[in-house]
Amino acid sequence: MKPSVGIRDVAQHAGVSNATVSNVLNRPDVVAPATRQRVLAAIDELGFVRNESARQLRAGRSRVLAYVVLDAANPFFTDVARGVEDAAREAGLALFLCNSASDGGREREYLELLHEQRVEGILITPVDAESARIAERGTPVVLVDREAPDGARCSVAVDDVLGGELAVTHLIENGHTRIAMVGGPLSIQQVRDRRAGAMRALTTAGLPADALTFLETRGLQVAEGRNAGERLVGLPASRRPTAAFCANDLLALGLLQSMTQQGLRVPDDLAVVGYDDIEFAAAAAVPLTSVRQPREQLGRTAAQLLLTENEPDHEHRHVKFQPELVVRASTAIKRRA
Amino acid sequence: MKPSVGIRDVAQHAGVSNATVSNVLNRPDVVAPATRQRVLAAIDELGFVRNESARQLRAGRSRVLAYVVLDAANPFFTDVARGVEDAAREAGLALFLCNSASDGGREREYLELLHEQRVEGILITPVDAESARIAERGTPVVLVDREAPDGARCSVAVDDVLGGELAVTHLIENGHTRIAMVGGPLSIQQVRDRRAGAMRALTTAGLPADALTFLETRGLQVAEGRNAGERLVGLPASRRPTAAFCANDLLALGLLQSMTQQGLRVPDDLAVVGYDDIEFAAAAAVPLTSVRQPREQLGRTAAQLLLTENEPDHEHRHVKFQPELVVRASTAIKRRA
DNA sequence: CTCAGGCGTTAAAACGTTTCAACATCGAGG
DNA sequence: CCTCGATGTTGAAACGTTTTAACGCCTGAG
Repeated sequence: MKPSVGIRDVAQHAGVSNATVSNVLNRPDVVAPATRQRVLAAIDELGFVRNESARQLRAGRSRVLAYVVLDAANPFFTDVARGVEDAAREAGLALFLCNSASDGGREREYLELLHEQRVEGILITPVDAESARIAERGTPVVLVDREAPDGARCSVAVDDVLGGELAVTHLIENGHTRIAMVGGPLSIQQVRDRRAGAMRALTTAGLPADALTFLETRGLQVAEGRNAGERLVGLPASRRPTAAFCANDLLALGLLQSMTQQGLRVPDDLAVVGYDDIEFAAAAAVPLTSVRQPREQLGRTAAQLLLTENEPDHEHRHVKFQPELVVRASTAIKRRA
Repeated sequence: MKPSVGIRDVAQHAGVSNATVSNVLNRPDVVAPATRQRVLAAIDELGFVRNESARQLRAGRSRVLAYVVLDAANPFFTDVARGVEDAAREAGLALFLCNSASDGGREREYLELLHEQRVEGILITPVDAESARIAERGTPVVLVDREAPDGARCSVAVDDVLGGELAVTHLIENGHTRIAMVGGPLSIQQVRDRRAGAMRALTTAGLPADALTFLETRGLQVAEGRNAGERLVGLPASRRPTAAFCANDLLALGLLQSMTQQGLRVPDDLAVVGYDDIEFAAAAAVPLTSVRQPREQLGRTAAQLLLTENEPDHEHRHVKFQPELVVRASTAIKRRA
């Protein structure tokens, strides 16, 4: 079952030394064509598979990047991951995806494992600010979609404050003065930033701070959005917001679903803005107005930054992209004030 | 930067031998409490991180499972992955996700890499029948959502023929006699099976085989669905199908979007059935009738099967689940014959 | 006082690669 | 005929861990 054929078995079978086999594997040009053929034949015959652990132990490096993602079920992150993978492949590296599922413990376990595996580098969208402060352990780390709290490492992010501002400004321009923001938990930096942006929009428009009701959720999944929808509908009509800004599209989709189920119309009874502009946003029950982020580019840039980490004169960089509002039916103006 | 502190450095720093350090790491109970404390302190002080490559080289095993997924952007697979991960964690293993993105070359590369890494086991939803026949290389492999062509390895699947039959039977019962099936490429076993099921439904209902028009797509993504929608609308109204069965929900969502854009109504002008019942199906523009598969359970079972692989008296098993039709608005009967 | 046995620790041998310096072999140039 | 350089191949050391068998020490029983 596991005779575990090694490089020396191949060598013996081909009548050469193990060094030669290694050469065939790593510098094919340096070995005579005849010998090379013989060795390749032996490899094939014995079904030899190079042992990466040994190779890596010797070499100290590992041809693999890893991306520890916050929620693999969120299409936003899979799009970012695609960008990462493209860049990694161009550099001849493979990508392992790890799903922390917003669980700090899980995240820590994966980080530990990846450090032990001596992967070339780690990209991470951390669960919370605490985990963003991961100790330097020799493996380069780049933060994705999150700013490094202390500037101690590279990061690639999108201006979430601006994003929140864009969304809420749009709602205000559409005449809304009672707005809900749905999102949470507040331990997530992005949620805080997007809320800050929302507040800034209020201020700029001269609205009081209590024009924004914050509905905190326990997570950023569809189910939480449905949940929030029920809470929203439960409010007395006089105090109920006429628009909702959701911290991401999954929440917005859940909210939408919940509205429909409860017989409320979007955008007439409640206008909705999402965040991320995932592919499903445009295909939703009511096509969703959303704040678009450059997903693939986010990932791609992060990977490129990571690859510069072990250049001798490396300085940590912080790239920040601009979000963009995409208006669709979920905020169309149909109301007659 | 990379002093690469090893177990012997720790040993020296703590005034013990490296064997003792290893014991502290692997069998803490066997070493005297006082020594243990001293060693742990040294580990902390030096920032020692165990080198998994060396460990693995020695041990021959690797505490990691991998799942090579067909399309990480498809929520169906991320749900399956969640099931896999849960089962893996219960067994004390971590999970690495690899995205083949329906690309045979990429898939081969990942498989090669994973073999070289000597992962404990590989789960894979293969790109096509060809790649399902991956040679045995010492690492156990289990097929997910696909049947082993030659029974040479374990597999966990769902009865796709039955699924196709359920979907099309439902459409026929709703009075449709010109039905399109959207999906492809036909190199994908599931697409073939689901079409076979559709044909069976026709036969059972006594309809001619040409009641089903097969619209082949180049892939199973949303964009391909939109594309198919345009082709569908391009047909002369007299020959245009009144219902469409899509090989997965992404296609169905794209189709839906395309219909709406072109001013056709669902289900009135075209009834639509999807496949997989992903979370977004229920939140779609028109909530989608779909064929539900036990996603998490699929993954969980596959992982459990994988873990039995190296039991001495192991026999390959083939688990097959039953799909289930979930009826929603996209196939509601509103037409007056 | 001796000895058996338990306990904690250790030296040394693996694991399968890569790499480096050294070594043959051979043809060409002196 | 000898030397030289080029070309191809090799033996052995190293990478950082785990593990096995042996070791020294101490205690308590005889």
